[in-house]
Amino acid sequence: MLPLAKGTRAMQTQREAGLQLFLDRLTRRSVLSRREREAILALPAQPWVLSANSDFVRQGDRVEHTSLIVSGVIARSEQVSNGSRQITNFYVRGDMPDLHSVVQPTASSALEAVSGAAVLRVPHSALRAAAATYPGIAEAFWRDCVVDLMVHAQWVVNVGRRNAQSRIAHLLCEMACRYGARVVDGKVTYHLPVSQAHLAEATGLTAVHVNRSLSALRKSGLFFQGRTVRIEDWDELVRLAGFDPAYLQESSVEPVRIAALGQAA
Amino acid sequence: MLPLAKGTRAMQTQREAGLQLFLDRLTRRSVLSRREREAILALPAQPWVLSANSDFVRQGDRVEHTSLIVSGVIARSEQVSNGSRQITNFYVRGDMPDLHSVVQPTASSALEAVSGAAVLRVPHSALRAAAATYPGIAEAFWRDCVVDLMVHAQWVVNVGRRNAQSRIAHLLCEMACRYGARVVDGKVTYHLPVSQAHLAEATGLTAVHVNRSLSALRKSGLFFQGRTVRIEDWDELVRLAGFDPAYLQESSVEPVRIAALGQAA
DNA sequence: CGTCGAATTGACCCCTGTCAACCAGGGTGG
DNA sequence: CCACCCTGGTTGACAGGGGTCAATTCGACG
Repeated sequence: MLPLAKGTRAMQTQREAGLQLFLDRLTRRSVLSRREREAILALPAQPWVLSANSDFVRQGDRVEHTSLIVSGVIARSEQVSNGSRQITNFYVRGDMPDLHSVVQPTASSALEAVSGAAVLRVPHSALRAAAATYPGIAEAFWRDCVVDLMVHAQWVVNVGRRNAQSRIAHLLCEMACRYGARVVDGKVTYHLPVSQAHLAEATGLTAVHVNRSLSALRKSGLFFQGRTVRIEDWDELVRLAGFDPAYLQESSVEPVRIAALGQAA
Repeated sequence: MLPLAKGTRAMQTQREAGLQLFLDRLTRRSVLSRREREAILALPAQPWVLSANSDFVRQGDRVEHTSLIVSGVIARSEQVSNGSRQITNFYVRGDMPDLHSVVQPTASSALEAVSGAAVLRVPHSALRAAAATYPGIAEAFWRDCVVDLMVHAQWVVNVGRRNAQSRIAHLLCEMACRYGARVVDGKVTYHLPVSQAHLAEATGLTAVHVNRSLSALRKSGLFFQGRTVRIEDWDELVRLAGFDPAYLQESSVEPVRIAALGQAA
């Protein structure tokens, strides 16, 4: 967990690429004016490298920065009194796992880099200034948190009502969509740098049972080996998982915009 | 599910009381100026009565109103392909279960009145106008959705990692807090108009097992009979549930406000 | 080649689900 | 006033999905 050297050219391009990922994510669901888009890309952002399995936000911390993921996977997790942990959501490149802290700075869950990860730290002050100046940005942030909410709701359903195989299948379908993986000829492949133990923490199962379920799923054409997910028959897996991507809100049915467009400050 | 007659005095007082509940909820976590508070109380709101077990928002609906709960309990629920259902959250008086729809109108989960309920329907247009005029209101709405998110995260933990008794205990602790029930001499009592079957759908258990777990919990001083929750030993139940109310964000550690105060439009 | 984390496998059993019957209360209609 | 039903709560018997514990293998890396 260390900041990169400042002012290098590599750092500049990483910052630009990261902010562009974030902007892409926002504009996938929200309408932003040109000046608002520029304001997002102009956010200050400090590159930061997180080592695997490091908690970088702890439950109860009062944070002053958000973290924009450039690469790697970050998990929101919570400790339970009996010693076990539950992962509440995974976040991938372009996501800002703690965007909500802008408005509610006391972290109610921990954030952990499950793989090594590269993030950009963006100070709350800058995000707040952007939100205060451009109502459209505040709205986009709000909407982003709402999508996060809907994903969490689906996770409740997943751990609450599905059996082990379907849970894992559902999770891997969701991550495929969130990575923007493409279905080619009914097959999908993507990289998910997560251990089986993490999969277990995310699905409310034990690592042992995840292992067994994965080998059972292999018969249905789902492979998870070497941190790579390979799906031989996407439609079949979707059926098995009971997966309906609607909650990800990525199908753009004429996006809503509250804030007036045009004469932003 | 029917609107009340218009223009009666009873309707007026119900509207005022309901909006006041909503305002109370918002100001519990957000700072609002006098004009913003007035704007909330001036929202148009149509009283509506929901009969028990009626879905009034269906998955995939594109909604144009939000529902502010005046009395009763409303559940956010989702259907699973194998036929069972999972309740993702309960909402009580003062809550607006679908506030997020202001910014994301396609419902990704259904809303159901689990008891008979009285709500106020507030049109999106009015909420959007208020949010656009007063950035502080938009921010309060955003923050409200964030709290909803944190509650959902806790529910993932609950169904994912706790055993049956702890799950039920945790749920009943949470609802006690959200109802604002008071702990008197270590004891708490409140009314929760929910059947054991609903409890089961909310905890990822079956109705039969909820029944058995409830009778086991009786030995620990937790009683749920006739839709009334009676807790003989709050601290003991909190311990058993592993309950930490921090995620409800009700302890006001100097609330954050982004929008400038004072010269609102 | 040794080490450490992750994946894998086996044996065992307990928590929870399933199925089914039965009971209690309240509303409804005769 | 009682028969009827319907919903919700209660109980029993049984089974199965997933947890637990522990040992073994695999693979990356120094």
